[in-house]
Amino acid sequence: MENIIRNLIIEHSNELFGSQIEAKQVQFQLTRKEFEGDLTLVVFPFVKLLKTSPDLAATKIGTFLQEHLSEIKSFLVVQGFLNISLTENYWFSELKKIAKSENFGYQKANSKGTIMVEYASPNTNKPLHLGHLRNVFLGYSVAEIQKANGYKVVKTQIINDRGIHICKSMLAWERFSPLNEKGERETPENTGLKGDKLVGKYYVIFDKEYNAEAKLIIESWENGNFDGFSEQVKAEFLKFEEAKIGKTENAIIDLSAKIKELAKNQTTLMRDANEMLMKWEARDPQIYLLWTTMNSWVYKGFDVTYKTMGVDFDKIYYESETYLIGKEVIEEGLAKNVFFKKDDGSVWIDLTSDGLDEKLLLRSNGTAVYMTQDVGTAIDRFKDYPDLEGVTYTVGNEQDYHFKVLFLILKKMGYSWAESCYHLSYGMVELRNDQGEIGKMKSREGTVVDADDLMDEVVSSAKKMTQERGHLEGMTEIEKENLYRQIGMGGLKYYLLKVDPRKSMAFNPEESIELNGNTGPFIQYTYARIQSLLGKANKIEAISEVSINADEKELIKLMVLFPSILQESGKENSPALLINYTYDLVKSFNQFYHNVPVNAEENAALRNLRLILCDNVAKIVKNAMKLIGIEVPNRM
RNA sequence: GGCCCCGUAGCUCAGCUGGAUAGAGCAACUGCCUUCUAAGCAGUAGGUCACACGUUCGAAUCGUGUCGGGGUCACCA
Repeated sequence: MENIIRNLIIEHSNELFGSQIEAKQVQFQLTRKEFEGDLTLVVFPFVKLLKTSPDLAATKIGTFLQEHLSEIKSFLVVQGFLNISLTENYWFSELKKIAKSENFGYQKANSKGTIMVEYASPNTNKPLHLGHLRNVFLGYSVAEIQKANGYKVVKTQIINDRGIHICKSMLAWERFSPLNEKGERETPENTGLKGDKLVGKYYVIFDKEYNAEAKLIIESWENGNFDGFSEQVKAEFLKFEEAKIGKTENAIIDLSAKIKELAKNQTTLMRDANEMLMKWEARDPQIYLLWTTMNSWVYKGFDVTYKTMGVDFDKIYYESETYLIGKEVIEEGLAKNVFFKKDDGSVWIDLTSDGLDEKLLLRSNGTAVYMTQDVGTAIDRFKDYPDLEGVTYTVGNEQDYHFKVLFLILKKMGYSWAESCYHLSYGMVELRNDQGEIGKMKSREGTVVDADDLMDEVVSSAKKMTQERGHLEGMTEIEKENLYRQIGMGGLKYYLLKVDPRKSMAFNPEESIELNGNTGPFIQYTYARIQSLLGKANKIEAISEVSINADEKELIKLMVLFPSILQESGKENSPALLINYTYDLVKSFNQFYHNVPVNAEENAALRNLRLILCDNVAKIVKNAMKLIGIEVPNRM
């Protein structure tokens, strides 16, 4: 409707204003609830052209529009705002359009090009935690939203399965795992532990053991004992110690950290881990077998978690397979002089002319760094999917700089598709402690919220609360368990996705399981109420003309907005827009539900219209929540 | 320190391509279940939109500066 009016005004702008106007000068907003009207035209931009008062200008435009458009019932001018009321026929025709389409607001599937959405991409040494939940739910939802907007979407993740950190857990497992009575080391099978948890456990053990070893080394250095260490190490240590003299407390802490770093690199554990990495790169069969085995444990564990999360992937990339591509490309770039080599053999790119720094691409020993593999992975992806129109990387905002550099490198390498790469940069999840203070999650301080544990908790909390107040008569145990899961997971997803993804957010455990107010269960509850209502109703007939009240019109108005909200949330990569919209719709529905009878309405035509409203609100709620990854139950 | 992001009610967040009296939820207080699920609805109270200046008919929204918070500046990933 806005467009029809806008075009009409532009078409007749000479006649109305005596000059040609642009589309953006014609601004609309929904009429605020306290005024009568449906649509509001802001007339201030035209006041100057007409050289008259805002009210007179508005009246002139209003009169003109009413003469030309039959959909306009009336208009009112308030303080320079032209409030337009549309006819009931117009609203009925809109409702009919909504009712006709099963997936109202969705674009035709695969009508647009292919895009790739990367999310999750965990480190194989650490079980998934709260931060991953935001990442995974966000990435999944964005992928689903893009699908609904007509794109063909490839959901992907890159698995960080290579490098020194992997060797750390492998080494710790070989060295520190106790043997059982059969002489076997710990496995997921003989311990019952989830594979990712078991491997994560050994990563922590490595960290502990090698910190302990480093501490002993520092002690012996401090006592002047450098037996077994090179002159170079000794010199470095003494240099740091000397630098401490007369420095501020902070500088001393800094220097101590450097000493610790030096000592860590001298530990036998670190040396052995490095040796293992070399063997891995040389495809040593024994190491490779161990690597494959332990990785398979991790993947099995992650799969369980992803299943609980309700997410999936179409294609998985492994750094162990793409880092070599990256290395080749770096060589290529070196030949093309995009990169340069320093005396020690390390390869860099100079981005100072772009306002950035120099960035390392290959270590002096020729091994790949993070950036190397990301370059390789990107290229691999566009090779696998030649018609790819874009890649969205769902990665936390602490890596903003990394992606800026990555895309710039790809561009400088001459890949035209570099422009279509997009970093969906989301904010941190901060944790609330008992005092209400906000803190960061740190694995070393034990403040990490494990993803599996958290999901278990929200589901069991949903179970408890649903048993207290739910309507569960006649449901089987399986149905009940499924309901608890839907409510618990729905609440968690809603809680993590309702805020703008770009902003950092506070995680409050109590709020995340809340059932009242702006929560997932509130949406689900409303949906269940509608289903209950529809279940008791007669068959729905075609719409016949009746007079509608403000509550009913409000619902149609909100439903009409859904397609543009869906597009916007796709454009912005923001599930939050969809959630906030659904909340508004549901809130309005509950007012409607409270204010007017549906099945008890005696006028058959009106009852039928209200049923149509209920049915379509439910349809939109269900379709919107599906894109968030939230299921809506028929009963709760 | 350089660069990036953020600052709206006690708390968590909407609103930001400039538009009417800045909105929700939670927490507090009040009402409403002999009509369709009270996980609901209605109401009271709560604001110098961090601060200052500027642009404009009009600024929470745009610009500049200040203050406060976070991130990042690794031969880690």
